Amino acid sequence: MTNASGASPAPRGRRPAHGEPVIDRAFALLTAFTATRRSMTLAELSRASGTPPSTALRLARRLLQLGALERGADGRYVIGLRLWELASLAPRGHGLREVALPYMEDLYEATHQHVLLAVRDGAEALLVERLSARDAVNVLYRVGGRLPLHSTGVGLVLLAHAEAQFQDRILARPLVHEPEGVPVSPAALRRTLAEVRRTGLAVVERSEPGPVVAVAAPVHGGDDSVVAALSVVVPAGGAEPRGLSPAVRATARALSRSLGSPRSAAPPAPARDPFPRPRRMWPMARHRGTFAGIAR
Amino acid sequence: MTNASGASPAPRGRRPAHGEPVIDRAFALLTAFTATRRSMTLAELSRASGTPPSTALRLARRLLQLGALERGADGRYVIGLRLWELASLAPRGHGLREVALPYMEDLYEATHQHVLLAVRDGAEALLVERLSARDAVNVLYRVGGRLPLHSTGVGLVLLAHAEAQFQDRILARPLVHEPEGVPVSPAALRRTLAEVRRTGLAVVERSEPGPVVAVAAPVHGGDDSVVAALSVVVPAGGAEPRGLSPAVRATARALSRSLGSPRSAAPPAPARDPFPRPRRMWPMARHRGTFAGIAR
DNA sequence: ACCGCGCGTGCCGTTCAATGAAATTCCGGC
DNA sequence: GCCGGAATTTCATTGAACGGCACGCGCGGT
Repeated sequence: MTNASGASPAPRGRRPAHGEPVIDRAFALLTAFTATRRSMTLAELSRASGTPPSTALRLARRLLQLGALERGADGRYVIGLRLWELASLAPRGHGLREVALPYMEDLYEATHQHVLLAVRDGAEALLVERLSARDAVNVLYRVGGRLPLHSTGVGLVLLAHAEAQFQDRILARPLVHEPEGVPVSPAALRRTLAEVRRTGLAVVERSEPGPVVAVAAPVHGGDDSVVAALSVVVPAGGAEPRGLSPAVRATARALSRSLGSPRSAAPPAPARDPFPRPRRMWPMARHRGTFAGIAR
Repeated sequence: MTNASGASPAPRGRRPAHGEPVIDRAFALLTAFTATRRSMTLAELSRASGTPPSTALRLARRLLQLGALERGADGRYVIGLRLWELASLAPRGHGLREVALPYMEDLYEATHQHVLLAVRDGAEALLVERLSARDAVNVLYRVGGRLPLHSTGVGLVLLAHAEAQFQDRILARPLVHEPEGVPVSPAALRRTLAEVRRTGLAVVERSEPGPVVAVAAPVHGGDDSVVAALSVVVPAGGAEPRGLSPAVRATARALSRSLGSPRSAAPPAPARDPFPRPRRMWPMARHRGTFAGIAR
């Protein structure tokens, strides 16, 4: 025994592989990156992901090799191009955007302000695409970022058409209008959601960083469920208050048709379906579907 | 011994964990998806990734839990939205696009055909963004897809400004013009690359799916290296042959400036740098940098 | 000059998470 | 009712993953 102090000699590799599976660890490294933290040193990465430096290095190296991470010119780690390439195959992300972009551009021509496209993921909306004029009013949200369901146009549309059970879970929370901080009454929100369903539109005004009005409409997918929300955002008080409604509604419907929605049975344009063909119906058994959990 | 036949009793778990690390396996599952194969059943996933069904299931489940994979309405596996969200933080992917989009739109206004933005990854170019008129001529490439370096406008620009060693490796290969199948002589390509460097532009005509002309220019980054290529694609024989050159060049330069390029020392616009600030120079020791290998 | 700190990295003994063949269940078609 | 393929569970085995420790380096303070 070389160790002088009689206590435990502290053997080399102590606590090996005791907990989380490797993939979770690797993912923890990746998710340590955020919009405000797009590059990190190894030490930052280690701390932010709760991984010991030694392990973080090993994982980071492997991710580097796979192209999931890259190193900037300054040596800091960043999300890799290869991961972006891969992710561009996500049907609900880039896939949806691909189909929607021409329609969004049509809408953009009309308003020359903002056009948004969002899908629901967990208890939030995820901004899939945004077209914005350079001189447009401020928007709070970036593509790839998350929006609250209860205080945005697209969010309300997505929430209004979600399963009742999910809505209840959201309504059970204490909700606050996002930028302003005004509390939302569940009853009022319920009424709003009913109105959104009835009219097929959500109209939201916000004042905080600047007075704007958003008009949003649901986008239906192949099985007629609501898969996304389309919205324009214009400065409040402009000449066109909600004269935009027909345009937004029409564009959302056109996009829905192009996604294979059985609604609006018109026999029109070619409308080749852009998504992989369904083959047989899925049991939906004990596997939690994409939309099932609230957990982010 | 309950086993009647005297031979080896074929114990349960035979060949355990003998080879590839887990992360590589998981990544193999993800990279099994392609543009023409955006959704797969478990069996397909297993076959395409070379992973035994049992293992594929275990990994797929974990990836599902993490949101890297999702299941479509038909139960087939697809790339998940969460992965897309993560990947939207890739500086060379979506990050670059974010900065470039307004400039691309300016260029789009002028031509109303196609505007492309690509970066180099390994021995190919990766299309980061594409703006296209609905009635524009055919383009072969989709956003998130790869283009050959030696027979596209953006590719030539990226190749021309790559390290000499890398160029040599590319030139050593037998090269063929992409859609047409015409072989490229290394000498001619070298001459072309020199011309691209001299003029700061690449002009490429192709006839195959339709006669078009591409005019591409380099985009410089913070350290003045070429980080991307910007290009317009218009039908050949149109009124504007290469009258587009000044516009493309000017737009590329404006974008470069906005990326912090020290070139064109104008003291102009605010030009807040959109990328994380470098802190100290990086040794570049034995770690292969992002651009080092040709391997994809 | 000296010291201390933190970061990136290599080392290595320990051990549990990962593994995949086989068995089982589930479905759809015939 | 029976067959074939897919999805899923089981389980004995073991090497891939783990993380504490130590080293070297660059930087800032004194």
